[in-house]
Amino acid sequence: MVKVTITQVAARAGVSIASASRALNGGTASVETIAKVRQAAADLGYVADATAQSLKRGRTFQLAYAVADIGNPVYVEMMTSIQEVIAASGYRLLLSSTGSSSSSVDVVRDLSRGYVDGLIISPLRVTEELLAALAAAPLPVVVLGRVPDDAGFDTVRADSLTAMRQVVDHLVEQSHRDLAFINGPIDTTPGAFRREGFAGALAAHPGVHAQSVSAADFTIAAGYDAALPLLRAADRPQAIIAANDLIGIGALRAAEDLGLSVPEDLAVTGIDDTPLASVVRPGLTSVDMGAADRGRVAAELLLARIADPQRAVHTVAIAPQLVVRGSTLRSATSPDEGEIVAIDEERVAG
Amino acid sequence: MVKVTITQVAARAGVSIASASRALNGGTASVETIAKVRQAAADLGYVADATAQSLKRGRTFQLAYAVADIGNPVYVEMMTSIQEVIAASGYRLLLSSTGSSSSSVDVVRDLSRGYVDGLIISPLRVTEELLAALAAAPLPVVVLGRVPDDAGFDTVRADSLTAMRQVVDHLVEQSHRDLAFINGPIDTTPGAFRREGFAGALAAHPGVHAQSVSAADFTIAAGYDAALPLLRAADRPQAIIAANDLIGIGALRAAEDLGLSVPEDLAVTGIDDTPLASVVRPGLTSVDMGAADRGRVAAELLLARIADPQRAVHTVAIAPQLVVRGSTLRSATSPDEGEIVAIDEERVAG
DNA sequence: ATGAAAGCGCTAACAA
DNA sequence: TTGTTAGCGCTTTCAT
Repeated sequence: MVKVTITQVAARAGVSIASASRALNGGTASVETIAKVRQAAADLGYVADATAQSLKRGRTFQLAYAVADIGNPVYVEMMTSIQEVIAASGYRLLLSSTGSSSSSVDVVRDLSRGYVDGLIISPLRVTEELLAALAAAPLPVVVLGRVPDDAGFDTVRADSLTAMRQVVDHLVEQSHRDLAFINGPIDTTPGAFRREGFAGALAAHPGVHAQSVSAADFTIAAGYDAALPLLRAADRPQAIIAANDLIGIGALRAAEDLGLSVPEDLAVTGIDDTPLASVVRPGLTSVDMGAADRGRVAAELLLARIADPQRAVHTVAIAPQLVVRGSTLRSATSPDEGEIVAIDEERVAG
Repeated sequence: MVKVTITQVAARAGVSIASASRALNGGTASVETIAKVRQAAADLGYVADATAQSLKRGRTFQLAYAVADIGNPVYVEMMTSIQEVIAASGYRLLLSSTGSSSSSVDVVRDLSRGYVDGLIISPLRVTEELLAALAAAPLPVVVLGRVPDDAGFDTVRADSLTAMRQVVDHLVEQSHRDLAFINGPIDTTPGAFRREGFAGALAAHPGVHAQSVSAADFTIAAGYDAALPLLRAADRPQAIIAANDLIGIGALRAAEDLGLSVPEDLAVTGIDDTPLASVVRPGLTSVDMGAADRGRVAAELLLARIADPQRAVHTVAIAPQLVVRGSTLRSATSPDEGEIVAIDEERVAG
């Protein structure tokens, strides 16, 4: 199939290319012209070249989603809902994996080449350098995660502090008084906030003893490696609080290998409520951080900002929802999916 | 940050825009000019506009991956390796989710608008209509999955026939003589070939009794629903062969709810060897269909075809590898990751 | 309502 | 080696 341009359509319809363009795009044109052009376009199988349109209109109708580890189910879930929202508005989704190879700063710089109209980014680490690159980027940016309040970006974030409080409260309610927190790397945004959340939650329960370690990564393998020494120690904790589901599953495996029963000998919790949490046995008590909603809201914020670059900066927090399963409760109950409570703070754009 | 064009760079360097372009792209230019232009570009923070380059060069350096259900871990795995391969060659990845909303035919038609240089598609159903649309598309296409031999596309496929033979042989070896196959929808490509594979595998074992049912979908829930009546029946099978891991996990859950022990009362197998298979307990015996390799090879084929549109059509089959786990074996062993055997058939392009 | 022509930002002939 | 110019395919003034 050979490339057919608007010039050929115009020629076949016997009109100028300007008229052809107007006829196809709903400009001023007589019904007669419209009919002729439509017919010619159909005959030739014409479809307008997206690149030429982009150059002329100054918009690509492409948006990028930048994420470090697309292997993590949480990010897949976000990506899926982002895709749904933007496709409905005629946008295409470009995946910018900021894998180990290139730094996210490079990715942001590359985005300045104008092939996308906006960016949604889930940074694992929010560095000054990244913030500077984002601020310098000549396109709308929505950050999925925590940034300083004065950064000036539309932001959607989970609420790690509340999430940690929910799991700690739940475990204390189950009479656990000796907790261990397996965090991910603390130089990451989730790591930092989950650590802060754990400390805060603990403060509300003076009688509770707790220790904290960091897994090398937010993965099953790293969770396993971190859990093993904890569970072998003489002062084995009664409950393990993992910074995410993958680490939590690693802890479940470690307990299994040591012959410990969950939840009888040990309670375990995760965070994210990924599909994995409901698939393992016992089911992993976790906190639904609203990944799908976060993705959806991020996409909506980006589209709104593109439509109106001057609008006020929005920060949306998605409320977490504890989901109790067998890993913390002998008679596991699965509460209904809780409704999402969104706190929408508006501030005037800097 | 305001948009800076090559014209401004040229002006600042005191040369023509042609010289600026040449200096930046490695054309003929004096060292002096190159230095001046580089400096000017750096001062201004110039980055070449990708859209204008695309229009001029006739290449976008974007490739699309079209897939129906990105929620399935198999497709995520493929996407990840595709992304890795093409990013190394300077290409960007566009995700074309052919969700329930739009038919894959519409997606292919949209791709003709010229915003990508090529397409990798994982069609769930290979219809005449789809093949016609793909053939008509004015861009290189690689199909992940089975297509008629004369379709003329570069193709990477798994080998469902061998995979089914591997699980059936394995179960028969374990002395199971009464099997049940839970397929996915048989009007899908995987469904059709796994059915064929099961029939073929069965033919090699005359004494074995078997029944087949179809789940409504390749999901855990559908697998559960399909397994329940099978396991409740008087002639309950000794082993369930699921068409993929998700269905297999649904079967595990059904067995659990009916108080059946796996593998003592019932053996279960999956296909795809997704991360889920090694996370459930007992571990799900499955077949590694080489998703990552299929994605990688597909990307390589596409890049090769873009580089040389006249090259011979390639069909690559990735050899499956049985991975035995606890769901079929009392003393589960985890064999090493098997090497990939690729059968590369070459035919002259039609 | 229509056509001629400019121009989005860039690269590549072609001349000089 | 460098500058001038055409043109990728399209949309959009500006005349008519």
